[in-house]
Amino acid sequence: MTTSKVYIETFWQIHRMIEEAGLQPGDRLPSERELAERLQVGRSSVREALRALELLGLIETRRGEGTFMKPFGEHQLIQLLGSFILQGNREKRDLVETKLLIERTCLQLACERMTEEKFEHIAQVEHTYHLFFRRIVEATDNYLLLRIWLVLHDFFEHVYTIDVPSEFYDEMSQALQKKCCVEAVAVYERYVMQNMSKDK
Amino acid sequence: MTTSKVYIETFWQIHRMIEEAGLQPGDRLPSERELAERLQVGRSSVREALRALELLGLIETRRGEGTFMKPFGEHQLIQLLGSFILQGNREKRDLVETKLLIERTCLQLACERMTEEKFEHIAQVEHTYHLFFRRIVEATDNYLLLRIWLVLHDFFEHVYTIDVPSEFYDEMSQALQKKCCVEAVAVYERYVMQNMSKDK
DNA sequence: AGAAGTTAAGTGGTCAGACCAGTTGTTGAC
DNA sequence: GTCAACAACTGGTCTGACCACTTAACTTCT
Repeated sequence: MTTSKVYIETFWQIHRMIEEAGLQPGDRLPSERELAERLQVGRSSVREALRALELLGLIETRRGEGTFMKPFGEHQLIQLLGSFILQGNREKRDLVETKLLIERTCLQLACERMTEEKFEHIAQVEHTYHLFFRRIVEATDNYLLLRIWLVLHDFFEHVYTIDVPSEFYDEMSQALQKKCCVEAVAVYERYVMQNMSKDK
Repeated sequence: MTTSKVYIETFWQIHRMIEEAGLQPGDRLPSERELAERLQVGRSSVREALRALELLGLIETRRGEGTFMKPFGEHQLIQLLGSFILQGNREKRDLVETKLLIERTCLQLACERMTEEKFEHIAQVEHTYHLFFRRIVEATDNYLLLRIWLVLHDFFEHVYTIDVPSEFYDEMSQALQKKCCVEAVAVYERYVMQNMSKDK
């Protein structure tokens, strides 16, 4: 009756096992062979289940050492999805546009939530676009947005190089310190968005 | 030197194969045995790679029949991820916020690019949030944004139910027809954003 | 005793071969 | 022409073997 596939079943059993044992990031799972014996299935089925857990970013396997719980939030998902998405020129155009839109949104949000402490954090950082904007996105205090931005930026860097004048960092810092969202967005639009659209 | 794992390598090779052959939803992939021989790897490695593709929602396997391309957008992954990732409230909060921000951004963009034809497309559609907003996001003519939105929305639906009054659709349609971005955003903020933030 | 090198056991990674359980298309009897 | 039986595929699973790598225990030498 239950034509449920073994590796699916195994997937859930391992998942339950993790929960019940209360495994924390860094903890080690039983070896593949032990899991196979304990769950009364073949090792290949265990492996297919583990692949799924790995893809979900729940576990990490280290050859010769074992299988370990991974820290929360490092989802393979978005990375993988991303690599499927980007293929043709059409996609590159979309990538640029999406990145600009999301950065502007993050900037606005970050500006609203900017605290003195966070501002210091940004002001001190080396003036590279990646580091600078990362701090900004982090200031949104939204981890999911950060993940999405990281992926977009990562892909972006493989296609284009970003080059903004040092005035950008200065003026942006000023706007952020004043917590003036409108000005921050204006600076962004002037130095980044216009820059990108003319570079194509 | 390249200790790259075979099943990872195989994963990408199959992915490339799919692209180059231009396989469409419904099309059949070579059998596992044939893939193994053609790529010169063991069948188990092929299977682990296929598991990953399956989890990503790209393919579907039918016992006795074969492996087939799956229609776009049916991510197995999402449902699984939902049960894992969206456990903490922090993650849910981020999800809601991100979805709202991206929808607002899409709405603005779509409004700018709205054509009469596209508007008809939207106006005709059944008044469910998913279908209605999907058309809006499609009107941005940015496939990457659409992908991101689909993922977010899928997640979201597993956690919350969206319920907006029918006035929302009417007023939004009006704003879109007038191509008035400001009004469209205002309608969105009134009916959706405020709604979500009070629901917690 | 302490340090350095060696060995053995354990782990994930991979492969080959076997068998099961379904599907499909062919064949052949009626 | 129909329909049942069969053969040839497909994915699903298990087993056992080997490789590459890590760790820890065990020598051995100084």
